[in-house]
Order: sequence, then C-alpha cells, then structure tokens
Amino acid sequence: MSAIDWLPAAVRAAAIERTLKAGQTLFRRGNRTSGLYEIVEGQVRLVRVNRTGREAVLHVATAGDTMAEASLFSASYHCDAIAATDAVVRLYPKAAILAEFDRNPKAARKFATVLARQVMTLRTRLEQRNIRAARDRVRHYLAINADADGRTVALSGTLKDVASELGLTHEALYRTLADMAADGEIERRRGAIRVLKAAI
Amino acid sequence: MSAIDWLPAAVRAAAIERTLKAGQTLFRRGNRTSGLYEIVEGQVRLVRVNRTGREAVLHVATAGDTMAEASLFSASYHCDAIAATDAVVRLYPKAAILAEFDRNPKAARKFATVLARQVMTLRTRLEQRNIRAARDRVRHYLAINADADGRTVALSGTLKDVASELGLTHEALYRTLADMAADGEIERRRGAIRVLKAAI
DNA sequence: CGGCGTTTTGAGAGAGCTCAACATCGGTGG
DNA sequence: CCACCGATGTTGAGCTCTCTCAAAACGCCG
Repeated sequence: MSAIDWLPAAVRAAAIERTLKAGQTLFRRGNRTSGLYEIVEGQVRLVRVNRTGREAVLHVATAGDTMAEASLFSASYHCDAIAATDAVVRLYPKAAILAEFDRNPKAARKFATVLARQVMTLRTRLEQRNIRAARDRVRHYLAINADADGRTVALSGTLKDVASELGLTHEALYRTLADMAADGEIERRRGAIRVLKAAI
Repeated sequence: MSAIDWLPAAVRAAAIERTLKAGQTLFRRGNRTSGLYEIVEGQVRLVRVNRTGREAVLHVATAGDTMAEASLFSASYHCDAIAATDAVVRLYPKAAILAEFDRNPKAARKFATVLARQVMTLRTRLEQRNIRAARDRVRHYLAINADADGRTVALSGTLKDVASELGLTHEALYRTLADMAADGEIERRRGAIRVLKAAI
C-alpha cells in the first residue's frame, strides 16, 4: 500500500518534493523532525552512526516506501538518512499530518491500520528468514503469497527482486525454482508460478 | 515495550485471561475478531493454512509480546492462532480498545507510536538478516544495541536468546564472540559485552 | 551434592555464496 | 528491419561458512 492510498488529501496537498544527489543527507540524528517521507525514486539509507564512527544500516527505503513514521511522534530523529542513489523524496509535514489526525479520527485510524499491517508483514518476513533451506523458504513465500485459489502466485517485479526479498542470491533462487519445477512441485509461467502439489 | 506500559487503564481493566493447552486453538481464520492478545506465558503460533493443507508460520509470539494488532481494524482474523506450548494469554477486547481510542485521542496516538516503533525495530532486524557473515551480523547487533557511551552492550537474556534473535545457532554465536574476543575487538563481561575497537 | 540449562569446544558435511560464462529479452537507434 | 546494449535469467564449478551432531565444562538452584 502506497502513501497515496491512505494519506488524506489534505495532507497530500501539503507535500513537498525534494531531489537528492547520491550521498546527500536528508536528515541527521538530533535534527528536529519535519515529518514523514515517501520515496518517489531511488533509494535512501537510514543509518545509525556510532560514536566510534561505525555505521549500522537500519533500513534501506526504496521507491514507494514510506520512511520515518516514528518521527511523527518524536521531537528529533534517531538516525541519519542518506541518499544511496540519486533520489526524489516527498515530505509530508508533521504538523499537517498530526493536525489532520486530530481533526479527523478516521485518518488516524487509517494510519494505525497501515502500521499494524506493516508490523504483520514484517514479522512474517522475519519468520521466513528463520527458515534455512532455500527450498523451504521458497515454499513459505509461495504459501504466503498464493492467490485466492491457493495455487497461483503472481510475481511482483523481477525474480531478482523476489530473491532479495527472500534473502537469497538470485542464482540460488533460480536453481531452487528449476529444481522444484523439475520435481513437478511447481510450474513456471510468465510473471507467475503455479503450485502443483504440496510437499511435506 | 509491554502492553502494560501503553494500554490505557480503562482497557486493561477489561482484559480477560485465558489458559491454553499446547496445540489448542485460540482463534481461526474467518472468526470474528475479538481483540488484541498479549502473551503472558508460553508461546502462540500464528499460522496460515493453505487450501492444500500446507502450513506457513507467520509469527511465533512469546511471553510479553502482543499479537493480532491488525485485527483491531478488521472484521475477521486472517490466520489461525495455535498454542505452541501450554500458554496463558490476555485478551483486550476490541470494543473496549476502539471505544477508548474514540474517547481519548491520546490513547490512540500512543498506540500509533508503539506501532511505528515496532515497524522501525522490525525493519532493523530484517536489515540485519541481510548480513551474511556471522561476525558482521554480531557487529551490527552490537552497534545497534550499544549503550549511550557507544561501547557497552548489555545482554538481555541469555546468549542463546541473542543467537536466535540474530538468526544464528548458539554455537555459531559463541564461536564468533570467542574469535572477536581473541582478536581484541570485544571484551566479554558478565551480562555485557564491551566493544574495544571499531573494525573495518 | 545432584540436576538442569547455559556455555564452550570439536569434527564433518552440506548448502548456499562467489565468480564466471552464456542465453534471453526488451528497448533504442541507425 | 536489424544490430546493439543493458538488465534479467540460467547454468557451472569450487569454496567457505555455518549448521548439525556430539560431548564436556560451567554455573545456578533446590
């Protein structure tokens, strides 16, 4: 679900677009929070920098993602945001959002709904990463993303994208899919996979 | 943050405790949603069952966790919840929560805050899992969980717990820590780790 | 002291990663 | 229409790293 789908029109109207060069800083830890960002294009890295200078990546947000939701409820940012590539971001000012939430409880509830869904999805993806074997991880992915019929899985984006969502190299994914197809467990189609039989 | 810390007293007063035997069902997909659960004791598995009978674990909630936040905004559950062990859960009825949110915007905002923080934490943990090498993953963990001084990391729970949070076997973690200590990168203390020098 | 869970160390195997080469496909421009 | 180009898709071979299984030391608590 993109920000466009759930942010009230009043807030969307207040959005400010900004263009970033690769390596450019969007905000730094300790800065006063300005609001919620949506990535329109490119990638932005959220990074926590240690006093010792060590960096730890907290998240890499890509086109369509929103970022820094928690900053709505905090006075200052707790990490740095740096453009990983040339990027375009859209800022939804905090004041506009919070004002809208106060004025319009439905908007606030919608926001909570989106967050709760995200928590669910993220937990699921984390659970998926606990599965060691590539094949079982793919099965988990197929089971979760199956269509209503429980047999067809539409592939969003390229297989490389799926591989990185699964935490596998693209080679490993290709091989696994090829093996599963050879065993008759799945059938590969254009932009989709059909599950043929349930394995143990 | 435990549910006790952020749920308004009015809601906590309406809580209903329930005891489950291992294997017992708490709710099933399609059931009308009754509310938010907190695990008091034991473990509960959230599972999606395919039409083909295949199971996919979405999440394993353990003592202190809350569960099914998204169900507050949905008419029916989208997965099954089954006790993985003997367990005690606490139900915060949906009606009480939503009524409180309507009556008290501060409570609603608090809820959104908690969810936003969780999203942040989960994204970070997911990012961590993208790191292949055990040593780098441990470094990431240390960097994220460092104290204010940026050098000391207090260990919550046992090293086995940390290992499972990191997605490593406990053996792998012990070995990695031993190697890092031998290299002078860290120093091990009782219930804590001290980072001595930043590695590349 | 005995028992249980955590911590630690050992050895071996397997699975996925890495590097590499090639095929395929869609778009672009001559 | 065809050649070219970049990105995706595919397959091969070797290696490294973590997992697995195993066993023992350690620490805590009754």
